[in-house]
Amino acid sequence: MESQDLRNAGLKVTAPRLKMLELFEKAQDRHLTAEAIYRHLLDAGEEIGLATVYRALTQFEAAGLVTRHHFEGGHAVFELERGPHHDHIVCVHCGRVEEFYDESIEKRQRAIAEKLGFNLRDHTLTLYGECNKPGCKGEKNAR
Amino acid sequence: MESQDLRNAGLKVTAPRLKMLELFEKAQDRHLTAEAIYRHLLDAGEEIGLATVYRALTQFEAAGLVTRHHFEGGHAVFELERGPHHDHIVCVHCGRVEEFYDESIEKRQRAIAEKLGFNLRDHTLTLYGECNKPGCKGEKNAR
DNA sequence: ATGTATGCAAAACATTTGCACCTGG
DNA sequence: CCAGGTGCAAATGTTTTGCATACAT
Repeated sequence: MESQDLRNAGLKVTAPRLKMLELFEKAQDRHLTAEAIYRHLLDAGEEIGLATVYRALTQFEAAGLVTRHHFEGGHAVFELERGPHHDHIVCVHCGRVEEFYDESIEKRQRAIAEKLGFNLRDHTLTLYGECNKPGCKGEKNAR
Repeated sequence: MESQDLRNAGLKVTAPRLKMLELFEKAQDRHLTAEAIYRHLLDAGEEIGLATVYRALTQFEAAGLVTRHHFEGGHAVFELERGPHHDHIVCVHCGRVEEFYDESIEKRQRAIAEKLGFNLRDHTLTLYGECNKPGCKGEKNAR
């Protein structure tokens, strides 16, 4: 139950927060912008403010419920923190996001950080490429 | 000579552009924000506008002279495109940036993209950690 | 009740753009 | 000379904040 996630994070269980978590659960695309969340909820007839979305996302992130990504494009993208760590590959044409995990890369990262005298805390690895999905080829999201 | 870089890029050789390139060359920190470049040049007595800095950076990037990074923090960071590709490790306390290159990681990335049906175009890998430099330990750049 | 959350509007940033004036080739 | 470049100010887009009201516990 999402209410429990919120309580565990020391946050009050409110309608906007629950709606946001539900949206993350059922959305086809696991990677959402604040604006997208706001619109989806408005369209679904919910009464919510954009500021609330941002505030909740920041709190969710602090609580580890959600991860904030800075892909290209000037806006942050949020993703529900379900399951184990993974990195991303983003289609430069249609914006589609796939996830992957590669233990050998993770291992090398740890070795590199150690060699350079850093105590590794986190990392971001994002690949950018052209996906081969039908209907993609640079139609949507034309930069 | 930097003038030649500009001419090769089809850009006119102007004072602001030369000053910016010079700054990149001599700056101790190879990774600069637009704002930082603007301030440095102003402090050095140059007459320059922030808009010009942004315009030039965008052109430099298009010409491959410079790379734009999106580290954490809401602002872009620019780096002179000298030498071969590399990735970054950033100190979460003092913001210090180190560069590294790891062929086995590069190799794995290519394999992953191929497996997922993407034509790899680019990637970003940034590690975040605590560096062991004297005088760091979270004094400056406290978030 | 009471400390948190919320919505709205205004503010704060980073970045871009319109425009009249300059300038390199 | 004149297309391209520049500075300034205003516009943009995203995210944050102030404040009075509403709600969870």
